[in-house]
Amino acid sequence: MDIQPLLAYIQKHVTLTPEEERYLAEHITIRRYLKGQYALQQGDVCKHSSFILKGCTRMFYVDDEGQEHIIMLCVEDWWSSDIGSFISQEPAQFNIQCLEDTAFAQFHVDTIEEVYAAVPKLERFFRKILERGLAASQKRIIRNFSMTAKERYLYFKETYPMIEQRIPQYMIASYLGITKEFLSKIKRQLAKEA
Amino acid sequence: MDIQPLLAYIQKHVTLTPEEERYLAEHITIRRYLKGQYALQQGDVCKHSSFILKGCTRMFYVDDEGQEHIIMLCVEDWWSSDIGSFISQEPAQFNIQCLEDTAFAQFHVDTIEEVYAAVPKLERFFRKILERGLAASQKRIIRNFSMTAKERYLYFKETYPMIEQRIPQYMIASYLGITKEFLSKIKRQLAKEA
DNA sequence: CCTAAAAGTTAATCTAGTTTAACTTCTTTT
DNA sequence: AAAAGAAGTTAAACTAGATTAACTTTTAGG
Repeated sequence: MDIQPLLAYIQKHVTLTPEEERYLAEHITIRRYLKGQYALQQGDVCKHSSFILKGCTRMFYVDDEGQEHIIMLCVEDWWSSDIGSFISQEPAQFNIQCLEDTAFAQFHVDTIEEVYAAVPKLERFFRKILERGLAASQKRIIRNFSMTAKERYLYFKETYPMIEQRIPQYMIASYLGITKEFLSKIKRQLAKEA
Repeated sequence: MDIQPLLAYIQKHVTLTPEEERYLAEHITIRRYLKGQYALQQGDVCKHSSFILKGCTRMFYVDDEGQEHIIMLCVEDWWSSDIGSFISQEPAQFNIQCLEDTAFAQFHVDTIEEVYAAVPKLERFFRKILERGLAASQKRIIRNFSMTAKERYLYFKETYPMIEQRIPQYMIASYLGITKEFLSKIKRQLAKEA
Protein backbone atom coordinates (compact mmCIF):
# COMPACT_ATOMS: atom_id res chain seq x y z
CA MET A 1 0.00 0.00 0.00
CA ASP A 2 1.30 3.38 -1.00
CA ILE A 3 1.30 6.28 1.44
CA GLN A 4 0.85 8.76 -1.41
CA PRO A 5 -2.62 9.85 -0.20
CA LEU A 6 -1.11 10.82 3.16
CA LEU A 7 1.75 12.74 1.56
CA ALA A 8 -0.65 14.58 -0.74
CA TYR A 9 -2.85 15.44 2.24
CA ILE A 10 0.07 16.74 4.29
CA GLN A 11 1.38 18.80 1.36
CA LYS A 12 -1.89 20.72 1.34
CA HIS A 13 -0.90 22.21 4.69
CA VAL A 14 2.92 22.23 4.77
CA THR A 15 5.64 21.64 2.17
CA LEU A 16 7.93 18.71 2.94
CA THR A 17 11.34 18.17 1.34
CA PRO A 18 12.07 14.76 -0.23
CA GLU A 19 14.24 14.02 2.80
CA GLU A 20 11.45 14.82 5.20
CA GLU A 21 9.10 12.62 3.20
CA ARG A 22 11.58 9.78 3.44
CA TYR A 23 11.90 10.26 7.21
CA LEU A 24 8.13 10.33 7.51
CA ALA A 25 7.73 7.12 5.50
CA GLU A 26 10.20 5.39 7.82
CA HIS A 27 8.22 6.37 10.90
CA ILE A 28 4.85 5.26 9.65
CA THR A 29 3.35 1.78 9.68
CA ILE A 30 0.71 0.50 7.32
CA ARG A 31 -1.99 -1.48 9.05
CA ARG A 32 -4.85 -3.31 7.34
CA TYR A 33 -8.15 -4.51 8.75
CA LEU A 34 -11.01 -6.47 7.24
CA LYS A 35 -14.57 -5.24 7.13
CA GLY A 36 -16.08 -5.60 10.59
CA GLN A 37 -12.79 -5.68 12.49
CA TYR A 38 -12.06 -3.27 15.31
CA ALA A 39 -9.06 -0.94 15.04
CA LEU A 40 -9.72 0.10 18.64
CA GLN A 41 -11.93 -1.20 21.42
CA GLN A 42 -13.49 0.74 24.29
CA GLY A 43 -11.24 0.09 27.33
CA ASP A 44 -8.04 -0.49 25.36
CA VAL A 45 -5.42 2.23 25.11
CA CYS A 46 -5.17 3.98 21.74
CA LYS A 47 -1.54 3.59 20.64
CA HIS A 48 -1.78 5.07 17.14
CA SER A 49 -2.73 8.20 15.34
CA SER A 50 -4.31 6.72 12.21
CA PHE A 51 -4.91 8.16 8.76
CA ILE A 52 -7.24 6.30 6.40
CA LEU A 53 -5.51 5.48 3.10
CA LYS A 54 -8.40 3.35 1.89
CA GLY A 55 -11.65 2.27 3.45
CA CYS A 56 -14.09 3.56 5.98
CA THR A 57 -14.64 3.46 9.76
CA ARG A 58 -17.10 4.42 12.42
CA MET A 59 -16.10 5.70 15.84
CA PHE A 60 -18.77 4.97 18.41
CA TYR A 61 -19.52 4.89 22.10
CA VAL A 62 -21.59 2.30 23.95
CA ASP A 63 -23.45 3.88 26.85
CA ASP A 64 -24.51 2.36 30.19
CA GLU A 65 -27.78 1.13 28.67
CA GLY A 66 -25.87 -0.66 25.93
CA GLN A 67 -26.86 1.81 23.25
CA GLU A 68 -24.41 2.73 20.51
CA HIS A 69 -23.76 6.37 19.60
CA ILE A 70 -21.69 7.14 16.51
CA ILE A 71 -19.49 10.22 16.92
CA MET A 72 -17.71 10.05 13.59
CA LEU A 73 -17.94 8.36 10.25
CA CYS A 74 -14.57 8.43 8.50
CA VAL A 75 -13.50 7.73 4.92
CA GLU A 76 -10.26 8.23 2.96
CA ASP A 77 -8.16 11.22 4.06
CA TRP A 78 -9.62 11.36 7.57
CA TRP A 79 -7.91 10.74 10.89
CA SER A 80 -9.61 8.02 12.85
CA SER A 81 -8.34 7.69 16.42
CA ASP A 82 -9.58 8.21 19.96
CA ILE A 83 -7.50 11.32 20.45
CA GLY A 84 -8.44 11.54 24.15
CA SER A 85 -6.99 8.11 24.82
CA PHE A 86 -4.03 8.70 22.50
CA ILE A 87 -2.79 11.81 24.33
CA SER A 88 -3.52 10.60 27.87
CA GLN A 89 -2.72 6.91 27.28
CA GLU A 90 -5.77 6.10 29.37
CA PRO A 91 -8.39 3.51 28.32
CA ALA A 92 -10.37 4.55 25.25
CA GLN A 93 -14.02 5.55 25.61
CA PHE A 94 -14.63 4.88 21.94
CA ASN A 95 -14.62 1.93 19.58
CA ILE A 96 -13.33 2.22 16.04
CA GLN A 97 -14.71 -0.37 13.65
CA CYS A 98 -13.92 -0.78 9.97
CA LEU A 99 -17.03 -0.71 7.81
CA GLU A 100 -15.04 -1.85 4.75
CA ASP A 101 -11.62 -3.42 4.31
CA THR A 102 -9.46 -0.56 5.51
CA ALA A 103 -5.78 0.46 5.33
CA PHE A 104 -4.35 2.96 7.82
CA ALA A 105 -1.09 4.90 7.89
CA GLN A 106 -0.21 5.00 11.57
CA PHE A 107 2.06 7.05 13.81
CA HIS A 108 2.91 5.27 17.06
CA VAL A 109 2.50 7.14 20.32
CA ASP A 110 6.02 6.12 21.44
CA THR A 111 7.72 7.79 18.48
CA ILE A 112 5.45 10.66 17.51
CA GLU A 113 7.14 13.23 19.76
CA GLU A 114 10.43 12.23 18.19
CA VAL A 115 8.89 12.74 14.74
CA TYR A 116 7.67 16.21 15.74
CA ALA A 117 11.18 17.07 16.97
CA ALA A 118 12.86 15.79 13.80
CA VAL A 119 10.37 17.41 11.40
CA PRO A 120 8.80 20.48 13.05
CA LYS A 121 6.68 20.95 9.92
CA LEU A 122 4.75 17.86 10.95
CA GLU A 123 3.94 19.38 14.31
CA ARG A 124 2.75 22.44 12.39
CA PHE A 125 0.67 20.19 10.17
CA PHE A 126 -1.00 18.52 13.15
CA ARG A 127 -1.55 21.85 14.85
CA LYS A 128 -3.39 23.00 11.75
CA ILE A 129 -5.60 19.97 11.31
CA LEU A 130 -6.42 20.01 15.02
CA GLU A 131 -7.54 23.63 14.67
CA ARG A 132 -9.82 22.64 11.82
CA GLY A 133 -11.06 19.61 13.71
CA LEU A 134 -11.91 21.64 16.79
CA ALA A 135 -13.72 24.29 14.75
CA ALA A 136 -15.73 21.56 12.99
CA SER A 137 -16.58 19.88 16.29
CA GLN A 138 -17.88 23.13 17.76
CA LYS A 139 -20.04 23.72 14.71
CA ARG A 140 -21.42 20.22 15.07
CA ILE A 141 -22.45 20.96 18.67
CA ILE A 142 -24.31 24.03 17.42
CA ARG A 143 -26.05 22.07 14.69
CA ASN A 144 -27.17 19.47 17.21
CA PHE A 145 -28.73 22.18 19.36
CA SER A 146 -30.19 24.48 16.75
CA MET A 147 -31.36 22.15 13.97
CA THR A 148 -34.16 19.59 13.89
CA ALA A 149 -33.37 15.98 12.96
CA LYS A 150 -34.66 16.58 9.43
CA GLU A 151 -32.41 19.61 8.97
CA ARG A 152 -29.43 17.70 10.30
CA TYR A 153 -30.09 14.88 7.86
CA LEU A 154 -30.33 17.27 4.91
CA TYR A 155 -27.10 18.96 6.03
CA PHE A 156 -25.37 15.60 6.27
CA LYS A 157 -26.57 14.53 2.80
CA GLU A 158 -25.41 17.77 1.28
CA THR A 159 -22.07 17.90 3.09
CA TYR A 160 -21.06 14.24 2.73
CA PRO A 161 -22.97 12.97 -0.31
CA MET A 162 -20.38 10.24 -0.89
CA ILE A 163 -20.63 8.83 2.62
CA GLU A 164 -24.37 8.12 2.55
CA GLN A 165 -23.96 5.52 -0.21
CA ARG A 166 -21.31 3.53 1.63
CA ILE A 167 -22.93 3.20 5.03
CA PRO A 168 -26.10 1.54 6.34
CA GLN A 169 -28.99 3.87 7.22
CA TYR A 170 -29.12 2.88 10.85
CA MET A 171 -25.55 4.09 11.32
CA ILE A 172 -26.36 7.41 9.73
CA ALA A 173 -29.32 7.67 12.10
CA SER A 174 -26.98 7.02 15.03
CA TYR A 175 -24.53 9.63 13.74
CA LEU A 176 -27.40 12.13 13.53
CA GLY A 177 -28.46 11.27 17.07
CA ILE A 178 -31.83 9.75 16.16
CA THR A 179 -33.37 6.27 15.86
CA LYS A 180 -33.42 4.37 12.57
CA GLU A 181 -37.22 4.41 12.72
CA PHE A 182 -37.33 8.18 12.86
CA LEU A 183 -34.83 8.55 10.01
CA SER A 184 -37.07 6.26 7.99
CA LYS A 185 -40.00 8.57 8.72
CA ILE A 186 -37.98 11.63 7.70
CA LYS A 187 -37.05 10.03 4.38
CA ARG A 188 -40.65 9.12 3.64
CA GLN A 189 -41.69 12.71 4.37
CA LEU A 190 -38.97 14.08 2.10
CA ALA A 191 -39.99 11.68 -0.67
CA LYS A 192 -43.61 12.86 -0.37
CA GLU A 193 -42.58 16.53 -0.50
CA ALA A 194 -40.57 16.10 -3.70
CA MET B 1 -2.22 43.40 34.26
CA ASP B 2 0.30 40.67 34.74
CA ILE B 3 0.55 37.80 32.25
CA GLN B 4 1.72 35.44 34.98
CA PRO B 5 -1.42 33.24 34.73
CA LEU B 6 -0.68 32.65 31.05
CA LEU B 7 2.96 31.82 31.69
CA ALA B 8 2.02 29.43 34.47
CA TYR B 9 -0.53 27.77 32.19
CA ILE B 10 1.96 27.37 29.35
CA GLN B 11 4.61 25.97 31.70
CA LYS B 12 2.27 23.13 32.54
CA HIS B 13 2.72 21.88 28.98
CA VAL B 14 6.17 23.07 27.83
CA THR B 15 9.16 24.62 29.60
CA LEU B 16 10.10 28.09 28.36
CA THR B 17 13.46 29.75 28.96
CA PRO B 18 13.45 33.29 30.42
CA GLU B 19 14.37 34.54 26.96
CA GLU B 20 11.41 32.78 25.39
CA GLU B 21 9.14 34.21 28.07
CA ARG B 22 10.42 37.67 27.27
CA TYR B 23 9.81 37.13 23.55
CA LEU B 24 6.33 35.87 24.30
CA ALA B 25 5.51 38.88 26.51
CA GLU B 26 6.54 41.19 23.67
CA HIS B 27 4.20 39.49 21.23
CA ILE B 28 1.14 39.52 23.41
CA THR B 29 -1.32 42.34 23.97
CA ILE B 30 -3.48 42.82 27.04
CA ARG B 31 -7.03 43.78 26.24
CA ARG B 32 -9.73 44.65 28.76
CA TYR B 33 -13.50 44.69 28.39
CA LEU B 34 -16.28 45.69 30.72
CA LYS B 35 -19.11 43.41 31.77
CA GLY B 36 -21.56 43.11 28.88
CA GLN B 37 -19.13 44.15 26.15
CA TYR B 38 -18.47 41.98 23.12
CA ALA B 39 -14.95 40.74 22.44
CA LEU B 40 -16.21 39.36 19.11
CA GLN B 41 -19.41 39.76 17.12
CA GLN B 42 -20.98 37.29 14.71
CA GLY B 43 -20.02 38.49 11.21
CA ASP B 44 -16.74 40.16 12.21
CA VAL B 45 -13.43 38.41 11.59
CA CYS B 46 -11.71 37.00 14.69
CA LYS B 47 -8.25 38.57 14.75
CA HIS B 48 -7.01 37.25 18.10
CA SER B 49 -6.37 34.07 19.95
CA SER B 50 -7.40 35.10 23.45
CA PHE B 51 -6.53 33.71 26.86
CA ILE B 52 -8.57 34.85 29.86
CA LEU B 53 -6.34 36.32 32.59
CA LYS B 54 -9.30 37.48 34.67
CA GLY B 55 -13.02 37.38 34.13
CA CYS B 56 -15.54 35.29 32.32
CA THR B 57 -17.12 35.03 28.85
CA ARG B 58 -19.80 33.23 26.94
CA MET B 59 -19.44 32.16 23.31
CA PHE B 60 -22.81 31.89 21.62
CA TYR B 61 -24.55 31.57 18.29
CA VAL B 62 -27.77 33.27 17.22
CA ASP B 63 -29.75 31.04 14.87
CA ASP B 64 -32.12 31.99 12.05
CA GLU B 65 -35.04 32.18 14.46
CA GLY B 66 -33.12 34.61 16.64
CA GLN B 67 -32.49 32.07 19.38
CA GLU B 68 -29.22 32.12 21.30
CA HIS B 69 -27.22 28.93 21.81
CA ILE B 70 -24.24 29.01 24.16
CA ILE B 71 -21.38 26.77 23.02
CA MET B 72 -18.88 27.64 25.71
CA LEU B 73 -18.70 29.34 29.06
CA CYS B 74 -15.13 30.40 29.80
CA VAL B 75 -13.38 31.57 32.97
CA GLU B 76 -9.75 32.22 33.92
CA ASP B 77 -7.19 30.00 32.14
CA TRP B 78 -9.46 29.25 29.17
CA TRP B 79 -9.03 30.22 25.54
CA SER B 80 -11.98 32.18 24.27
CA SER B 81 -11.93 32.71 20.49
CA ASP B 82 -13.86 31.67 17.43
CA ILE B 83 -11.14 29.36 16.22
CA GLY B 84 -12.93 28.67 12.93
CA SER B 85 -12.91 32.35 12.03
CA PHE B 86 -9.40 32.85 13.41
CA ILE B 87 -7.80 30.22 11.17
CA SER B 88 -9.81 30.96 8.02
CA GLN B 89 -10.11 34.73 8.54
CA GLU B 90 -13.72 34.44 7.42
CA PRO B 91 -16.61 36.11 9.29
CA ALA B 92 -17.23 34.64 12.74
CA GLN B 93 -20.32 32.53 13.37
CA PHE B 94 -20.08 33.13 17.08
CA ASN B 95 -20.34 36.03 19.50
CA ILE B 96 -18.08 36.32 22.52
CA GLN B 97 -19.50 38.45 25.30
CA CYS B 98 -17.88 39.27 28.64
CA LEU B 99 -20.07 38.32 31.58
CA GLU B 100 -17.78 40.15 34.02
CA ASP B 101 -15.06 42.77 33.57
CA THR B 102 -12.52 40.68 31.67
CA ALA B 103 -8.81 40.88 30.76
CA PHE B 104 -7.41 38.86 27.87
CA ALA B 105 -3.86 38.06 26.79
CA GLN B 106 -4.05 38.06 23.01
CA PHE B 107 -1.98 36.74 20.12
CA HIS B 108 -2.68 38.56 16.87
CA VAL B 109 -3.36 36.49 13.75
CA ASP B 110 -0.82 38.52 11.74
CA THR B 111 2.09 37.61 14.02
CA ILE B 112 1.20 34.23 15.46
CA GLU B 113 2.92 32.22 12.70
CA GLU B 114 6.03 34.30 13.34
CA VAL B 115 5.76 33.49 17.05
CA TYR B 116 5.49 29.76 16.26
CA ALA B 117 8.59 30.01 14.06
CA ALA B 118 10.58 31.90 16.70
CA VAL B 119 9.52 29.70 19.62
CA PRO B 120 8.61 26.22 18.34
CA LYS B 121 7.72 25.25 21.91
CA LEU B 122 4.70 27.51 21.61
CA GLU B 123 3.52 25.65 18.55
CA ARG B 124 3.96 22.47 20.57
CA PHE B 125 1.95 24.03 23.38
CA PHE B 126 -0.91 24.95 21.07
CA ARG B 127 -0.82 21.54 19.44
CA LYS B 128 -1.27 20.00 22.88
CA ILE B 129 -4.10 22.20 24.04
CA LEU B 130 -5.87 21.73 20.72
CA GLU B 131 -5.64 17.96 21.19
CA ARG B 132 -7.23 18.31 24.60
CA GLY B 133 -9.84 20.68 23.29
CA LEU B 134 -10.83 18.36 20.48
CA ALA B 135 -11.06 15.36 22.81
CA ALA B 136 -13.25 17.39 25.19
CA SER B 137 -15.47 18.56 22.35
CA GLN B 138 -16.03 14.99 21.15
CA LYS B 139 -16.95 13.90 24.66
CA ARG B 140 -19.41 16.76 24.85
CA ILE B 141 -21.11 15.56 21.65
CA ILE B 142 -21.47 12.13 23.22
CA ARG B 143 -22.91 13.55 26.42
CA ASN B 144 -25.46 15.53 24.44
CA PHE B 145 -26.60 12.36 22.68
CA SER B 146 -26.46 9.84 25.50
CA MET B 147 -27.50 11.79 28.60
CA THR B 148 -30.82 13.33 29.57
CA ALA B 149 -31.00 17.04 30.40
CA LYS B 150 -30.98 16.23 34.11
CA GLU B 151 -27.86 14.10 33.79
CA ARG B 152 -26.13 16.82 31.76
CA TYR B 153 -26.96 19.38 34.43
CA LEU B 154 -25.58 17.18 37.21
CA TYR B 155 -22.44 16.56 35.16
CA PHE B 156 -22.02 20.29 34.61
CA LYS B 157 -22.46 21.07 38.31
CA GLU B 158 -19.95 18.45 39.31
CA THR B 159 -17.38 19.31 36.63
CA TYR B 160 -17.54 23.11 36.87
CA PRO B 161 -18.82 23.84 40.38
CA MET B 162 -17.20 27.28 40.33
CA ILE B 163 -18.87 28.38 37.11
CA GLU B 164 -22.45 27.86 38.24
CA GLN B 165 -22.13 30.56 40.91
CA ARG B 166 -20.89 33.21 38.49
CA ILE B 167 -23.41 32.86 35.70
CA PRO B 168 -27.19 33.36 35.40
CA GLN B 169 -29.30 30.19 35.26
CA TYR B 170 -30.75 30.92 31.85
CA MET B 171 -27.26 30.90 30.35
CA ILE B 172 -26.50 27.57 31.95
CA ALA B 173 -29.75 26.26 30.48
CA SER B 174 -28.67 27.48 27.05
CA TYR B 175 -25.25 25.85 27.48
CA LEU B 176 -27.00 22.59 28.36
CA GLY B 177 -29.21 22.89 25.29
CA ILE B 178 -32.51 23.29 27.18
CA THR B 179 -34.91 26.09 28.06
CA LYS B 180 -34.64 28.03 31.31
CA GLU B 181 -38.12 26.77 32.25
CA PHE B 182 -37.06 23.17 31.98
CA LEU B 183 -33.87 23.75 34.00
CA SER B 184 -36.07 25.30 36.65
CA LYS B 185 -38.19 22.14 36.67
CA ILE B 186 -35.10 19.93 36.94
CA LYS B 187 -33.83 21.91 39.93
CA ARG B 188 -37.16 21.64 41.70
CA GLN B 189 -37.16 17.88 41.11
CA LEU B 190 -33.63 17.56 42.48
CA ALA B 191 -34.54 19.62 45.53
CA LYS B 192 -37.52 17.34 46.20
CA GLU B 193 -35.37 14.20 45.87
CA ALA B 194 -32.81 15.39 48.41
C1' DC C 1 -29.78 -20.99 -5.73
C1' DC C 2 -31.64 -21.00 -0.87
C1' DT C 3 -31.91 -19.47 3.42
C1' DA C 4 -30.89 -16.88 7.41
C1' DA C 5 -29.55 -12.82 9.08
C1' DA C 6 -29.13 -7.97 8.55
C1' DA C 7 -31.26 -3.74 7.19
C1' DG C 8 -35.17 -0.97 6.50
C1' DT C 9 -40.34 0.29 7.01
C1' DT C 10 -44.80 1.32 9.16
C1' DA C 11 -47.85 2.59 12.66
C1' DA C 12 -49.59 3.09 17.47
C1' DT C 13 -48.41 4.67 21.82
C1' DC C 14 -45.61 7.23 24.87
C1' DT C 15 -42.32 10.86 26.96
C1' DA C 16 -38.70 14.33 27.47
C1' DG C 17 -38.47 18.70 26.66
C1' DT C 18 -40.82 23.13 24.38
C1' DT C 19 -44.02 26.85 24.26
C1' DT C 20 -46.83 30.20 26.14
C1' DA C 21 -48.22 33.04 29.52
C1' DA C 22 -48.83 34.68 34.09
C1' DC C 23 -46.51 35.33 38.23
C1' DT C 24 -42.60 36.08 41.77
C1' DT C 25 -38.23 37.33 43.28
C1' DC C 26 -33.94 39.74 42.99
C1' DT C 27 -30.96 43.76 41.41
C1' DT C 28 -29.89 48.05 40.08
C1' DT C 29 -30.66 52.80 39.47
C1' DT C 30 -32.40 56.99 40.86
C1' DA D 1 -37.34 53.87 49.29
C1' DA D 2 -39.63 53.44 44.74
C1' DA D 3 -39.60 51.88 40.28
C1' DA D 4 -38.26 49.16 36.64
C1' DG D 5 -35.91 45.84 34.50
C1' DA D 6 -33.59 41.35 34.75
C1' DA D 7 -33.77 36.70 36.37
C1' DG D 8 -36.24 32.82 37.95
C1' DT D 9 -40.66 29.94 38.77
C1' DT D 10 -44.98 27.50 37.86
C1' DA D 11 -48.31 25.09 35.27
C1' DA D 12 -51.14 23.75 31.14
C1' DA D 13 -51.06 22.50 26.45
C1' DC D 14 -48.27 20.86 22.87
C1' DT D 15 -44.62 18.44 19.72
C1' DA D 16 -40.36 16.23 18.12
C1' DG D 17 -38.62 12.21 18.49
C1' DA D 18 -38.38 7.46 21.22
C1' DT D 19 -40.21 2.95 21.95
C1' DT D 20 -42.33 -1.22 20.78
C1' DA D 21 -43.62 -4.57 17.83
C1' DA D 22 -44.92 -6.59 13.56
C1' DC D 23 -43.68 -6.59 8.95
C1' DT D 24 -40.93 -6.34 4.28
C1' DT D 25 -36.78 -6.07 1.65
C1' DT D 26 -31.97 -6.72 0.83
C1' DT D 27 -27.63 -9.03 1.37
C1' DA D 28 -24.36 -12.49 1.86
C1' DG D 29 -22.75 -17.06 2.96
C1' DG D 30 -22.87 -22.03 2.27
